[in-house]
Amino acid sequence: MEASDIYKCIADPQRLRIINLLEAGPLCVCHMQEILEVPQVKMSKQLSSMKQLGLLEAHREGTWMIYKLVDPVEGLITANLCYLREAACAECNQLQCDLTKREKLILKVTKIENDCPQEVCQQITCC
Amino acid sequence: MEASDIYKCIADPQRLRIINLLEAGPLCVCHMQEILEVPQVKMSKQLSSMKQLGLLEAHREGTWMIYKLVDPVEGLITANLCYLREAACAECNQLQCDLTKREKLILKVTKIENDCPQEVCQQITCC
DNA sequence: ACAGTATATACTTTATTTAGTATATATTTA
DNA sequence: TAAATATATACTAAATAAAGTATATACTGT
Repeated sequence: MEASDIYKCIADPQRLRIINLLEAGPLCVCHMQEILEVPQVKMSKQLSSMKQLGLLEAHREGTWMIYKLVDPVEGLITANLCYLREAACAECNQLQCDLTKREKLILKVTKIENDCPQEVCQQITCC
Repeated sequence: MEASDIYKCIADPQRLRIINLLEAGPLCVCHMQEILEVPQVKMSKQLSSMKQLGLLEAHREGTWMIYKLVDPVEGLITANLCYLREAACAECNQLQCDLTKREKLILKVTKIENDCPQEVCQQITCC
């Protein structure tokens, strides 16, 4: 994968937010949708383009599709997330904010049976 | 300046190469053209878009326009150049290669009187 | 088999970016 | 003031990417 492909990908704030979320752990499409407040089509298309690029992989669990960053995560991605999470700009703040929303959402859905894929809720202490 | 603007900028390999060159010191348009082997219009348009964005600044010396990175250089730019110069991909190799071409070109033009702006040739030991 | 939920795809429209050609401007030198 | 050099801009054409709507697929539970 060339650097320019990665930059082109994260040049879209929405895609950057997705990557930021997934760096914290796998998520299914509908949860990402809820956190980012974005229409289903858009989310699905962005995920599929990033999968195509080789940045993400997905597997099915029931009706959910669970996406995660391909392991090992591209160094360039890691380096930039790391930088942005410390930096101060509107977009950077949003990344932090998204991570918080992610925590809260996972806590919420793990309390409701059958509302969260195993792999997602196993990430946090409650299950 | 938002992160996405910077990523959009360096997502173009050509623009990334320009930034990589300028990080080593100011250069005039025709020298960059020679190093990157790119048509004049394209070079000029890319430079002007990056100036517009606030990444570059320029001043005139005779018929030459000398471009440089705005000081202080955006942290995100520095961090990425730093990463890419160590990394191994086709684009990354080219960055190294460009820096070498730059050295050689400057050495050459400083030997020919009136073929190099003061500010450019003063960067290297020979003048 | 049927209804419901989650996700993906096809197709169309719209917007954005890039490339190319021609021409203009600024400066220097003769 | 004319010619030469370096650079920029206007305008057009072509390519790419994004957004939206409708529809399809995959799976679960009844």
